[in-house]
Amino acid sequence: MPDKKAKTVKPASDAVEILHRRFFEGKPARLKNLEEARANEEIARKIHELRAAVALAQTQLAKLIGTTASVICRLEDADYEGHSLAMLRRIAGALNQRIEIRFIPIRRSA
Amino acid sequence: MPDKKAKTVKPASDAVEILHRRFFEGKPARLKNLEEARANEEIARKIHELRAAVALAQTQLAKLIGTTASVICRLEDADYEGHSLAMLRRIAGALNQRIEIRFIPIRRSA
DNA sequence: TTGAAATTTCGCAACATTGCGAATAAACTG
DNA sequence: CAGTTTATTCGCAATGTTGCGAAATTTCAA
Repeated sequence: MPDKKAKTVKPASDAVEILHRRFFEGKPARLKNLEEARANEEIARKIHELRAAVALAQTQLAKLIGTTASVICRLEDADYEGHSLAMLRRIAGALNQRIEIRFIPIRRSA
Repeated sequence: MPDKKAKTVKPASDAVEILHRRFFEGKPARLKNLEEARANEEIARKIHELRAAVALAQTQLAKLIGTTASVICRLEDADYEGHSLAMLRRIAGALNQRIEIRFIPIRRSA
């Protein structure tokens, strides 16, 4: 490894380390898990609401996307952590919707 | 480097769409695949743009999310069909962003 | 209360995504 | 040009997600 101590220049590696530090210091494991838990819960709720909105039973929605009720039930469980893009798309497709995915900047408040 | 321009894509899009529409008219299954292909392409592009925006090499982003450059490369490949929520979240998290997922009604027919 | 439909939980096989190194190609620097 | 960094491709093991039946629980209407 080349040894650089440049004060004047800012190698890309520095930026990486900074980002890395922000990632792990500014976002403790607990916070991150919390956010993930919330996200999962939100997805579960959206699926449930979507299904409820069209008044389908889990069994019916299951048939629409080619699976079983127990799978739908699992998806609507707020504690389920295995949500996938593939499944969301299948549900959206069956209900004549599409999935939109956006990256949204998080403003780190103080 | 294989064709990976991510600048302007407007010009040819019209003609391409017309051709595809004629070819796939009345064939939902294929249309659906087309939509999926587009969605995948869009995700790949978004990841690439996001990484480019913060001026990170694939290797650097890879380290941020705890993986290798070949994985990032795969994600940025427009033909990759294995995009997952989990990976998108990891990338978003590393870049101080969050993933927003929406179900959006499609108005069919016309 | 009773029965039927709907939902929930569990376990495991099948399938899909990720990890990761190594080799190749391309882009960049001097 | 050679040397360095970056990007791409491939294969396979490891991990994660889905499929699905069966049984337990809840909901609901009669």
